Formats: sequence, structure tokens, C-alpha cells
Amino acid sequence: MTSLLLFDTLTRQKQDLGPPGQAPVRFYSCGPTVYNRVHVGNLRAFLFYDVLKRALLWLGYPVRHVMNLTDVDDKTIKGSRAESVSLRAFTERYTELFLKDMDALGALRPDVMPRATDYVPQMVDLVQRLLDKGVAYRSDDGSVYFKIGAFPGYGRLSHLEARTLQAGAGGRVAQDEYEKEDVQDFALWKAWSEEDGDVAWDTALGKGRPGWHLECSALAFEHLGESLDIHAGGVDLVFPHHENEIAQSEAASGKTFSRLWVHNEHLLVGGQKMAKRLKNFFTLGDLVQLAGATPREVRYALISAHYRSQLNLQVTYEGEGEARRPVRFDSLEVARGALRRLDQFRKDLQAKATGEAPAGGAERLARAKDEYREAVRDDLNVPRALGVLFELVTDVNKLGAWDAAYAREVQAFLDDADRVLGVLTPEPEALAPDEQALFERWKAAREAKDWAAADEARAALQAKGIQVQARKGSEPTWARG
RNA sequence: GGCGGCAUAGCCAAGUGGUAAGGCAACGGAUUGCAAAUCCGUCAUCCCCCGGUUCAAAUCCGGGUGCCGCCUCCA
Repeated sequence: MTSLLLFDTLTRQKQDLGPPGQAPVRFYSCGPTVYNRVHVGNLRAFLFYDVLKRALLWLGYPVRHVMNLTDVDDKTIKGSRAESVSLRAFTERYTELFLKDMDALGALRPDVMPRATDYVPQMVDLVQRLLDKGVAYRSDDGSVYFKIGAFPGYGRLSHLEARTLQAGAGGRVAQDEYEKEDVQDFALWKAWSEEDGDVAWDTALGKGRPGWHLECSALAFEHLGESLDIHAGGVDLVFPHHENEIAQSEAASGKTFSRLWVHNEHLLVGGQKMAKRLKNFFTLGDLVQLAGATPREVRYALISAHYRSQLNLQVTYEGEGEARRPVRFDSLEVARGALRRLDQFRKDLQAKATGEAPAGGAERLARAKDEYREAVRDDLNVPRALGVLFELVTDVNKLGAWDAAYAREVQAFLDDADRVLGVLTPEPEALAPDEQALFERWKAAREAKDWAAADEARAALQAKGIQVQARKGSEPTWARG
């Protein structure tokens, strides 16, 4: 079986995507609001999208992936005004930082990354369609709201009966809420107000800006059509964002908006929700600086738990209150150790290819391939998939030695498996000429049993952060770190 | 108050009816000129607690305890 099973939030069951066909899987994922550096919790979500997309491609599905960039909302407007720069300049800055992080983490770029503000006409058209159908209305101030009472299926995704929603339970009802006919109605179009400054579009709907929920529907329609195959996001978006997307999209098109809805759970840091107050709020840059982690280690840590489970990034702190600070990022050390084992195995594949074709080796590899595929196929069970790889590592190591052909086959499997995980391939590294010379000198000195010279060369390499290894039955190797 | 999720070894984390994957750490061994690294092995009679269903439950049901999330713009 090659078809992917995904847990669908709407039906609360694993659904079979069906076998790969000619038509691309229409995949939409909710992107960042570009008003700030994204934090590791955000990054977990984006890496989930990445692994999902990689799994689809690996299983043979053509994919068209669209991820939006929210570049107009309260936060971006507030941020740009505070700095007296244009909204575009402000959001462009954080867009670039976001892309830099994603590239560093090895995430494949989406096929299209539309900015909301580039699609105002399409959003206005969509609002117009909803007004024409009578499922939206204008308030006195010129804003347009979606009338959720006119959409019978409202609440199906989040499994909240519309009438049990407790108005204002979050204590965040805005002052202008009296403009709405029903507290649960949401804004499709927001009439310009003083706080918006010069952020406004003059449109057939009047002067104002689009509501947040609207952009995803409009962008999806524009780039993927009115029906999607997979729509992804974080669990916090189930309600109200995705509920509202469904309402406005389906009310407008009369079609099912998305076949499957997938949501990733949140990241916890030190067992708690991230919050600046708790000093457990980190960006990729923070982890690289504070923990000395490589982006690759961060990627491993963020994808190594199942996407539907809360992932606890374990951190050890010292001090209390204001003095509290992280002293050890346990999860990143785990990632480092695990990757070291995998990297070492790759080196050993070459170094120990001095024997003959191992008995049972082919069968063992074939089993790993089957198990790996099944783990990926079954709702992206990355923890299980990693387990399959580690089990293979142990078993192949037990063979002791093998021939070059077997080394190549195992290597090829790891390369193939990495098309999904994007984390197995070590960053390409090479020794600088002077380092290479030291390495050669160390090897030669060992050959000559000139231990003093060998120790000297080794110490020089270690001073440069290079560890050397000498083992019987295989070529000497080196590693950084 | 309403809705939902989760509780598995020191830590992280799979497993959802057939008798506990994997990683880190720890400990033992092998290897090594020494060392580091590496490799192998050991490491949960048991899966938050109490009842129940079943030939059989970490896995299903009921109750309890604890933690987390959502309830209008937070991945």
C-alpha cells in the first residue's frame, strides 16, 4: 500500500487519501503572521507541513503546496506604525527572517507563498459573493460580517455546537462587537479606523482592510481552486479560524472546502506553554546561541515526536524568578546524540565494507524498508520511523563487516528515507587543507608507531574541534564536535 | 461554566485487545599504544489510581486524580 493515512479533524478518524494519481494533491497550510521572529512552537508547525509534504512526494503523490503569509492584521499594523515604516517594509523584514529560518531547518519551499495584501481584489470579490448570497451583512460602520446563523454546518470541525459557545468567555470581546448581529459572527471586511493609520484599501466595499479568516479562503481559491485535498494548521486554529474558513468558503462555493483537515499539537517548553514571562520562549536563533545547537539538531528535536502529540522540549533551568535561566536543553542533547549515532553508522558503512556479503543482510534491509514505509504511511508516525532506522543500525552493526555492495544498498535506503525526514544527511563537511595535513600526519605517525608525534597531531586536531577515531578492522575516521 | 486531549522507565517517546519499539542518560563488556570516540550488552513482571468487560487490556467501559489545550483573530 502506498496511499497515505491521515487523521482528519472533521471526522476524527484516519482517512485514506487514496492512491497517488496524476493530479497534484492540493495542499494548503496556514503560514505565519509576519510581525515578529517566529518561535520554535511556530517552527514545529511549519516543519510538520514540511514532513507531510515530503511524505506525500516520497509516496509518489504530485503535490501543489500553498502557504500564505499574513501581512496585514492588528499586530503587523501596530508594529509598522510603532516604527514608522510602511506595512510592506515591516512585513518584508520578518518574511525574510522567516524564510531564513525555514531554509536553515531544511524545509522545502512551498510552491506558492502568497501575501494577503497582494490579493485584496480577490478577497473583495469573495465578500461580494457572500453578500449576494445573503450570508453576510454590513454593519453601521461599514464593516462586513459573516452571519454564522446562515451556515448550518457551523461548529462541525471543532465539534462545538454553535449555541453552546459562550460569548466572550475569553474575556476578549472587542468594544465594537455591538456592530454585529450575533457575537459569533466574524469580520470579513473591517472598515478603516483611526488605529489603522494609512493601512487601507479603497474598494467596492468601502475603505478598509480584509479580515484575517478571509485571506486563506481567497488565496486557496486563487491558487488551488474551491476544493482542497488537505488543509493543515496548528490545533489552535481549529476554532475559530478554520471553522470560519469552512463557513465562508462553502457558503460561497457550495462545495466541500477541504477533504481532509490536519492539525499539529503544540510544543511545550519545560512542560509548560511558551510564554516570555516563563522565560521559555525561544526562536531558532536563541537555541543556536544558548544551546549551541545546529539547525539540524533543532529539526530533529521538533519532528521526532508524533505531530498530534504535544512535544515537550525539555529544558533544565537554574535560579528562580528573574534570575531563572536555561542551563541545559536536554531535548537538543538527545537530538545530538541520536544524530551522532546515525552519522557514525554512515561512516562505518564505508569504513567496514571490508568483508563479504553478509548472511541475512538483504532480508534485514528489506524488512526495514517495509516497516519504514508503513510508519510513514500511517499518519506520519515519525517516532516509529526513527525507531525502525535505529533498529536497523543496531542489527547491521552486529554483522561486524560487509561488502561494498551492501554498504551501498543500506546507504541508498538511508538517503531515500531522508527524503521524508530531511535530517539524516550530515551537513557536508570537509577538512581544510591544514586539517587534512594534520590528519594524514596522525595516521602516518600511528603507522610508524611514533606515539609522541601521533599524540601531537591528534591534540592539534582536537584543538580545532576535530575528533579522530582509530579502530581495528576499519579505516581511521574523523568527526567535528 | 462548556468542549476536547493526554497520563508509558531518571528524561524524551512509539505502541490502542494478544502479552512493553526507539533515543538520551546510567551501568557492564569489547575495542584501543594511551585516551576519546565507537560497537555490543543490561536497564519498565509492567504502562496515574480504583472497579468492570474479556480466555487475554497499557490498549475497551465506568469512576477518581493530575496535567495540557480551545471557547473570536495564538502554530
